Formats: sequence, structure tokens, C-alpha cells
Amino acid sequence: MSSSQGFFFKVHEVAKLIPYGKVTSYGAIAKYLGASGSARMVGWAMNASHKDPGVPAHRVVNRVGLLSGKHHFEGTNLMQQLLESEGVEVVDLKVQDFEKLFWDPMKEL
DNA sequence: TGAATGACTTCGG
DNA sequence: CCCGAAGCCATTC
Repeated sequence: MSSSQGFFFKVHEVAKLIPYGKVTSYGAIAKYLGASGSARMVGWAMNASHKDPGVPAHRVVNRVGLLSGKHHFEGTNLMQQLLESEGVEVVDLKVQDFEKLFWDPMKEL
């Protein structure tokens, strides 16, 4: 319980810092946290974010802008709708102009 | 303790 | 960026 929150907490904090209408990748967050090799753990942390309101998990996608985690959201297209509601163009589960919308915590923070 | 899992990434073709 | 295979690492059973 408590011991595991460390990694999750940091991931949640970074996710909360993602600007509106922007997206980032698991690897970018992992690298920012100093766990570049634990990109998968970021995804795992996002899984825990489900109980942590305020964590925009829909803004976190894989390295190519693919909504790899959309299956973990309720419904069938909630994640895409959330992104589109923020002005992010999403086609076929992929973020369009990903390079433009990409928000790198290493670079911005 | 060891084996399996996963919301990823990188490399080669 | 598409496809397949290997690597990584914290968490779970």
C-alpha cells in the first residue's frame, strides 16, 4: 500500500501537470521520474490513477500518440472523446499532430 | 522466492 | 510509421 505509492504518486503528479489540450508519452514521464526503463510501470501507475481524481490519464499515450490505454477507460471511446473535447484531434485511436501536441515534462518542467 | 503480467520502448527489416 | 521480436522493471500471485 504505502510503499508503492511513491512511484505512482510522482506519475500522478506529472500527469496532473499536463497542460490542457496537450499529451505526453509514458516514456517521457518515466524518464522525467528517473525511471526511463520503467515506461511500463507508468502505465501501471496510471492504472492506479483510476482511484486518483485529477489524473488526466487520457492525455497519456504511447510514443506514437496511440491511445493504448483507451481500453482501460469506461465505454468504448471515452478516452478519445476526452481528448477531442480538449481540442486534440484523434483519428483511429491516434493523436494527430502528435509532435505538436506533445508535452515533454523534461523540457517543460 | 520465482514466474507471470502489462495503459511501453527500442531495434532490425 | 508498419511489423515482429527482445528488453525492462515494479507489482502480483
